[in-house]
Amino acid sequence: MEDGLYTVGRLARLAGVTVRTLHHYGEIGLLEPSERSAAGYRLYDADDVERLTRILYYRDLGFGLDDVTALLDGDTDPADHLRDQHRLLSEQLTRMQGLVAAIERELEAHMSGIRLTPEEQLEVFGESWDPAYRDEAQERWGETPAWAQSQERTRSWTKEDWQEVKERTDALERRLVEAFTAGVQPGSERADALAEDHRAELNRFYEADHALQRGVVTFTTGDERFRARYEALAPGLSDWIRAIVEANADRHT
Amino acid sequence: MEDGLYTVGRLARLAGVTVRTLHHYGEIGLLEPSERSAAGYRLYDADDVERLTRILYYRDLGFGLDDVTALLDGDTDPADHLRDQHRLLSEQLTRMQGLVAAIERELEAHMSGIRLTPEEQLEVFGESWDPAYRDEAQERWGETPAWAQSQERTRSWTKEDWQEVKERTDALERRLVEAFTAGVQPGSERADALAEDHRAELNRFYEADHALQRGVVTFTTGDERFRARYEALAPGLSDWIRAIVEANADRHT
DNA sequence: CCTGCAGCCTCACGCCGCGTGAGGGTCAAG
DNA sequence: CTTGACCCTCACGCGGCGTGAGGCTGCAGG
Repeated sequence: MEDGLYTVGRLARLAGVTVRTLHHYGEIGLLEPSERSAAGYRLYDADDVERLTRILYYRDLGFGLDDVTALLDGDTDPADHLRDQHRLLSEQLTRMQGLVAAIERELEAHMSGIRLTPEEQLEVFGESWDPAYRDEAQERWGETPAWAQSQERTRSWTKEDWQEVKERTDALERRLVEAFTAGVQPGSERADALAEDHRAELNRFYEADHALQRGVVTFTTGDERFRARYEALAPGLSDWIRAIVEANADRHT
Repeated sequence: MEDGLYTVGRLARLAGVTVRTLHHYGEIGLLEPSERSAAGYRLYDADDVERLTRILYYRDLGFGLDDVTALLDGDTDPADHLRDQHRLLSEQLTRMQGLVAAIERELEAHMSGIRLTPEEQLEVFGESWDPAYRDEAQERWGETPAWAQSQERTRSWTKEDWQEVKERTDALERRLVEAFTAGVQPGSERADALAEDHRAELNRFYEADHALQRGVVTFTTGDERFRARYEALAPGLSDWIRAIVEANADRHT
């Protein structure tokens, strides 16, 4: 074989592409070998090698092969091509940044144990649901065994599971309001039963003994937003809930 | 048609996809209609609609349809999928940022009239080449006819053309140094000839009369970096070049 | 010369996620 | 019945190759 000429395999190795790629470039007229041996072997000369270098350069900039042909053989200003490509890639970049951010948010949701899309969360919990609650709770309780338990248990909950949780919590709230407005006293049989129901709800998330329940209630009734929410249901409800939980806890410790 | 069931077109419009897409999802088993009418029409129920919402959500996060199937029907933790996808997209993002930067550099090179890749520029001009020179020149001369001419002429120059320019410029510099160190006086026949050679080199870029040449030399010899470069060749060379150019210009104006 | 191995040839289907018709049946309203 | 919107299956195409199959070529060694 003549010196200075490359067979397809040799050129492929030199340029870091496959034989198939060179075949393909020949087929579409992008890079045709300057010669063929008597056996039909493709033979590429130095100019071919130079051209392939340019082809790969532009290809690697993201241009389609049609565009590479136009760049090398067309009479339009390459700067036009480059500007178009820049705009196209910039848009893709922006889109991809959005995707990465979306996945990060989704990963966060999974880490926090809720497998619902934001739309689903809104659907289940309504407008009052604020993801910030969970962030705060994690910040406060994140190192506790209870938190870990909660994460483990809610991991596999579906939308329906969460729907059920909400319904039970709503029902409990209604019963609490009812008893409160009926004048039920902390420490009474009925009050204690409600406090136990409240603890049972917590137990869906983690093992809650009376001491832990007391801690949780102290926290929620001391929090401005939780208080505001309970007070909206019935003025004084917040403190009353705390009182019945504490009275019941006293009886069990 | 029964209420609560969707035909393919209706669902496609609702979900913002094409009929073909739904056909395709049926073919690959990703979303099969729960029913078919007597005429063979696809009929999708509410669960199908729900499933399509999830499919599109993950598809839009960049997952391939195989992966979407695994996410919806597999038993692995979706968080694993999300982490894989996050890594993959992050890598693509990094690569794309590199591409955008490369195109911007290439655009810069084109705006400055040099059609060489950065590698080629380094090869031709060596380590002393600083693209900032051209930026400054453009800032100073960019509104002049000479600059426009220069851009027009150099537009189609190849690597070989630039190589030749550099060689001729180097040769001229060597002759200038030689004459200067030999004590050739400004205004002499030999000095004038060299000044004309200098102007001929400028003429490769634009029409340079003696007045313009005087202006250019005034600029270059007044510039710290140009001076330093000439002084490194021979102390006093910078002022001497200015003197021979001015003497020659005086003779021609 | 034969054999074996590396390299080459053309042909051709496949990938991924659809886009785009062709040819023809279905449904409902006028 | 006609008409127009909607539906069906079939199938080729897109971009840039990957991956064989079947067979020829070149060269070194026995």
